[in-house]
Amino acid sequence: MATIYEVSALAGVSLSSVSRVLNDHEHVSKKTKEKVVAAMNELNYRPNTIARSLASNRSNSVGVLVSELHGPFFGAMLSSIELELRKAGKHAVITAGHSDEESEINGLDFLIDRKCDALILLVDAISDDYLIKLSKGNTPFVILNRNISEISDHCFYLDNELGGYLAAKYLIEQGHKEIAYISGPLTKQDSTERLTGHKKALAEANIPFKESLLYEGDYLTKSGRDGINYLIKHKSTFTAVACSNDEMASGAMRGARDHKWLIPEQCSFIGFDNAFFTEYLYPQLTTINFPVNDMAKMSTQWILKNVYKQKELDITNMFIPELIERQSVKKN
Amino acid sequence: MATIYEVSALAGVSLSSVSRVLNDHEHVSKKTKEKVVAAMNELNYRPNTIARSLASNRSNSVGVLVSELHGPFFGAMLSSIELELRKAGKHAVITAGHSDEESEINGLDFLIDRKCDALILLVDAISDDYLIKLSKGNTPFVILNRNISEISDHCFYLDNELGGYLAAKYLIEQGHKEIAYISGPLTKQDSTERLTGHKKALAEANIPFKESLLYEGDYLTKSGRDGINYLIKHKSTFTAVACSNDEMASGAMRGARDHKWLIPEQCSFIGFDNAFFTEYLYPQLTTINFPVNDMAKMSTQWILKNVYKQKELDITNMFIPELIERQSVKKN
DNA sequence: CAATAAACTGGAAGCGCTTCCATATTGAAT
DNA sequence: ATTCAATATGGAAGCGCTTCCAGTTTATTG
Repeated sequence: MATIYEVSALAGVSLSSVSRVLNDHEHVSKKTKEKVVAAMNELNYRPNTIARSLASNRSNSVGVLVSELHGPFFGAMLSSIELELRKAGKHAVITAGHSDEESEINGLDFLIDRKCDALILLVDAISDDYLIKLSKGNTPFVILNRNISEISDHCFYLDNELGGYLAAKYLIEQGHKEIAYISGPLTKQDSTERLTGHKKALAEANIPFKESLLYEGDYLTKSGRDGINYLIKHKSTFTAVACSNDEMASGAMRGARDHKWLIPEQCSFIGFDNAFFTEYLYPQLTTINFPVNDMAKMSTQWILKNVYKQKELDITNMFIPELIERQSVKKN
Repeated sequence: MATIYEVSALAGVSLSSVSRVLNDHEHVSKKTKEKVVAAMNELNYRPNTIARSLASNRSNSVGVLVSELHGPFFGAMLSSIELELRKAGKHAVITAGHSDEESEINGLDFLIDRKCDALILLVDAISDDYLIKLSKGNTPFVILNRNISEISDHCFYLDNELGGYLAAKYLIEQGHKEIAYISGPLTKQDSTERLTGHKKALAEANIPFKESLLYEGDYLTKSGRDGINYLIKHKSTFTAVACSNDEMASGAMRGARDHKWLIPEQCSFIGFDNAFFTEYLYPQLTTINFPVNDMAKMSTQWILKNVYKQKELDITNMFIPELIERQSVKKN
């Protein structure tokens, strides 16, 4: 592997000059630039990124830390982020935190130690305090799908309460009064906010919220099915079930079908997120849209603007959910 | 940020000694080790990984390059790989290639330049020749879901032909004779192999393969739906459709349902991969299992064994698909 | 054409660590 | 005690680059 030194020798210039053309500095004459470029090509020179990072404390890469690497939500988010960064000539370094505080901090340290220029965090186990402290460090970052008021200008999040509200309101408008709710882990901010919105819509319609119609799931498909089984086993009556994400909704439908229920004739279902697969379920799932793409784009643009000084644009931190009406809800 | 230098000063030993305890070298007395550790704690010392990489040409991380970051197949693979590496105390650096040769090579260079100790490649646009040449370089790597005979001991792949064969055979056993096939891109190895297996099963049963029953999709859900529409529009008759992956099968079912077909009464469907969601489709999708987890594990173990000398174990390169019988296929 | 500013170039230090080599210390064996 | 190997430690070079500073060249102006 050729080094900058060999390039400088071949081109007949100094190390500094080679470095300057490498970094597109001003104040390099056209002539030396040409000589250097020619030498680089001849030697098939490739800069050593590690050495550059050590000397400059930069890396031209942004670290992305997610709870999980699989699942439609994380997949879509990762894809969008990576694409947006790639367009801007930056590299994404992705790693996973597994919703476990130690692992998440470990992943965070890894990315910081690798001198990522900035971080995008989609994690839920690390505490607010830790992140607030982190914001005083040297590595700039944004937080996705979470709002920490002390550093809310670094946060990009959905109006989850509105989402939960819209879903419940829609069911109510369709004539449902007995509405079961399968939530995500109630330790997570998004879960509780969605549930709050749900309750708010019920209250507005003077429908009491019944604890017996609530099942706390874990956002995974299986827990939707478990939820339905739980509700049925406890002899709850309901004509619709609202789920805190699409995967649980799909699991819930599967569970209902195991009991020979007709969907949506005997029971309506509504999801949350508008994951790509919802359109391919049967019946097609009515759900709440989570503008994953927009959020991914906005967060990378924040970084391009604030860290790389590339763009000048307006930043929106909160995103608005919307109802996507399909076929899993019936008038009651 | 404290450096090794400050640690050595505080501990009253040399730089080399600090480095030795940092790297768990032999020949360090218990006493100096204790002094150094104490100093590190007191200074809250964190090694600079970049500097270590530069000096040692190692990074304690393995690069993972995938075609896409989303979708159940890639998601599951990434998750398993990351988990396996994490268990072994190694870090995964993930990046995407988007099935585009330039992007893939770009990602590859990125990972190599970052001095990853090894690479895991799940890509399809980079040519065999390029990878063969790469195998003569300094960065060891494995290739997933692809078999290049010149370097087949670096390759981990499914017996795709057997998979295609098993699916078709099962349909035939259930009495189907007119079987449509929705394939992946026929430029991709796995697609053509699966199709070959399909044809083989037909031939064994003396059923002629009809070009008119073949639709070339792209592995995405939508193309399954497009495939069904295409087949219907061209007035093909068939009682079953085999798909080259589960997403297209799900799209195909959706398409069939748009035409008011009953599934599986009027038409049977079989998928490929056994993605997690197939169990939650309605009807539950009969499919071919792709042991994603096993493959991910095996490939990381190859690295642990050959690069990090951690494990000593037998390596299997080819994995065997299996039929998963569920409810989307009916006796004909 | 001199004076001055602007553009360009080279030298050298330094980023934080690893690793080789040489020297010093220890302990076991004679 | 003496010798020799094994073990432990320090010094210093070097990984490949960036960046500051000082010095040199070129262009600009009156």
